[in-house]
Amino acid sequence: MAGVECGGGDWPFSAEEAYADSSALLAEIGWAAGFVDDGCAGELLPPLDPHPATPAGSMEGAGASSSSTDDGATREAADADGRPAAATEAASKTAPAPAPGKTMKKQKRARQPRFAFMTKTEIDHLEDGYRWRKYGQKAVKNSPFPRSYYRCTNNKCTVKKRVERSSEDPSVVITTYEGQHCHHTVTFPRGAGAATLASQMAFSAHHHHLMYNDLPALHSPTTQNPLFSVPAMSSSLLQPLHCNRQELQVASYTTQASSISSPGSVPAVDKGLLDDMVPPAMRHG
DNA sequence: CGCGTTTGACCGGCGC
DNA sequence: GCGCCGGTCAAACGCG
Repeated sequence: MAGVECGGGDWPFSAEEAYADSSALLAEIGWAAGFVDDGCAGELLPPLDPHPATPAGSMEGAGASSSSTDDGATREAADADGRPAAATEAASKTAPAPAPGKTMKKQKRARQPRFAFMTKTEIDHLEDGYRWRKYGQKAVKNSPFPRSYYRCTNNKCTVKKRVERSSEDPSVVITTYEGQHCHHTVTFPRGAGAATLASQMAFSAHHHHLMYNDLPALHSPTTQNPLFSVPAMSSSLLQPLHCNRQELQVASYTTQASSISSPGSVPAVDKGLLDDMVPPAMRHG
């Protein structure tokens, strides 16, 4: 039961309102998300093709989760059943039943809220203040880069994320969070630098969030390619977007591994990126 | 020894 | 009905 609650049970809209598939989700990212340079190159990157018609486009590859989104949610039914995924896995391990995971009973579950970030970074797996355990990696069609699947290591938390590189621009990492953390961030065991990056992301997200909420252009899919010509500001400029359908908040930001500053350069953020992106009303705890 | 990653197999949805 | 494909599982492995 805890899984349901902490997994997004408080999400203010139903699964029906969620994106039917993530190709639409990513398509939305495509038309909505632009890039801002990192202030170093002084180059404004073009937004991705809004139309998934691009055969080998990153949107296609990135959005290829499409039909399986439901599937994924379905497979997580066990989590929603009251056990977090990690617990489920642990349980299945302790119980040497023949093919424990293979006989999982199917159960529909409401889709978790998702947040996608497009990151121009050399780092594949961005630290966001939470600890993640990789549970899978898959080659994605039309993309030379594999997609990695991570799950929050907190056994009460069902949050997952997918990380993949854009096939169009290998320097762009698409990170998709699914679910909401029901706990605070852990300490950063993997280095303060990465943690600082996460802090910067969260900090920037928090600031730009409000700013972009008021941009009508962002809310109109008919708007011609709303490239967010925000002047280069910092190495961690973030562009969260509010899509009309709310289920998705998309942000793209630019950073560089080498630009990670020392701890303390950014106001302390004791919550992770996701927490920062989630409106307080949507938060659970 | 504990924890995280790798990797091949499996499952189920969806399109044709 | 079949094949494709994304998502997940879980054993094996690696690392600190």
